[in-house]
Amino acid sequence: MARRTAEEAEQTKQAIAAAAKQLFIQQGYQATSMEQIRESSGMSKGSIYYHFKSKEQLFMYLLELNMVDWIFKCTERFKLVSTATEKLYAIAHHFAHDFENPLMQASMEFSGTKGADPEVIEKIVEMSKFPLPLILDVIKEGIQQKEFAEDDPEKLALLLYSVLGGLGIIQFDNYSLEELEFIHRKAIDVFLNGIRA
Amino acid sequence: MARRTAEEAEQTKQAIAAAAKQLFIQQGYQATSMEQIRESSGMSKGSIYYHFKSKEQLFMYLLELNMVDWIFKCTERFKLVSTATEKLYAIAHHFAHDFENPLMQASMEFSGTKGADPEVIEKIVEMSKFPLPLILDVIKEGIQQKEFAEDDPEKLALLLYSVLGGLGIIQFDNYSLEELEFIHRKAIDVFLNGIRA
DNA sequence: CCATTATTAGAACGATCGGTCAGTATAATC
DNA sequence: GATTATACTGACCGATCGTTCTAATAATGG
Repeated sequence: MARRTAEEAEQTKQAIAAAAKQLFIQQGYQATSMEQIRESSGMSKGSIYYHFKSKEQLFMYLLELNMVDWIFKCTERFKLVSTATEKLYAIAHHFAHDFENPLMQASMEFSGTKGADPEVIEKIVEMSKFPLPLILDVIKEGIQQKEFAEDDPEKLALLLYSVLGGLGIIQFDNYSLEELEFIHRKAIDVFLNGIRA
Repeated sequence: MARRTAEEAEQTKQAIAAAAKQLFIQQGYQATSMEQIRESSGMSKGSIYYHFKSKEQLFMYLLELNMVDWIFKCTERFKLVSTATEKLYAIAHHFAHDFENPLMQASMEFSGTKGADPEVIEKIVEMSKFPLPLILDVIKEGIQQKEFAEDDPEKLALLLYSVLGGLGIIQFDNYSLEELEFIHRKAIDVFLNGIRA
């Protein structure tokens, strides 16, 4: 079997991408082999390399997809609320719920890969910070609206990003989703309390 | 050349450990090869495997050493201050300054390693949380001394641990040590402000 | 001073890695 | 219906992985 329709080919590509994504999230970048992706996706080695020119590029593809999806969902949520405070809770909720986000972990690990294209590394490092501008905007808005006390928005944004990122990275094997979400809300509670006007 | 004195042998072991530590921190666990450790330490493959029975065990050895050192330094600092608030600043300072701590990153990545001994994985996951009890104690003390508002100490400890861990993990390529320390202090400021009695 | 043992060196191992390639089959094009 | 471009297969590649093994040598105990 070969030469599917363009539509079917796209399905193949997405099957590979989906399998790869799951494995990268579960095991990290380096621990995931192309052989595993082949097995999990049910496609052949050749097919993978037909759609993606390298493991690096496959990973990049996933990161980009993940990023635009994340930002889209977040801005959608923003439309439902009005205050900066509510927006921060929305972001936290997003961090807690988004299973897809753990790609962040994999992308931090990626930097260490030997022989990796420096250009790709820099691009990935840059991309892993994508939620920062969003957070920054909300904090600026909060300060302007007098919801939050006057302070350096850049530093506060970095702080909140670290909290949420840290919460996502720390191993929570024995926590339920509810507890997890609770902790994320708690994080915002404390943070808000700390910067309130 | 072979058969050094016991003292010289220990030096060899420590040279290997030191080289490995640096590489694990810089590149992560999987990206660091035994060949690199051999080259960097200047010792031979045989020598490495004489002192450490596997890459896993070498990594474990470093983690344990790092942990006791961290705790020791921290409790030493605690003796110089009195309030829980001051202790939190001390912990933050420790997180910011301790270059050695980035082993945490490597230990989180380790979990994904294929074929890794599950027993070792669990042990490492457990070990990576070592600062938690310390933080928990301080927070309990702070609540008891009425420095902090009444709250669930477990959750607050997890929160602070995530903040500091997150700050340590996020890529700060373009930040100086001073800025880094500043941000860590700022984190405690906001956190303290958020939980103050 | 001899036998033993601790410590090193480095060649070699099988396994697995990411990646390539010649070949095939079919949809699309004309 | 012949031709061409596309989608895919699976065997295969050299490199590198963690690890093992044998041999050499120097310190140690008798």
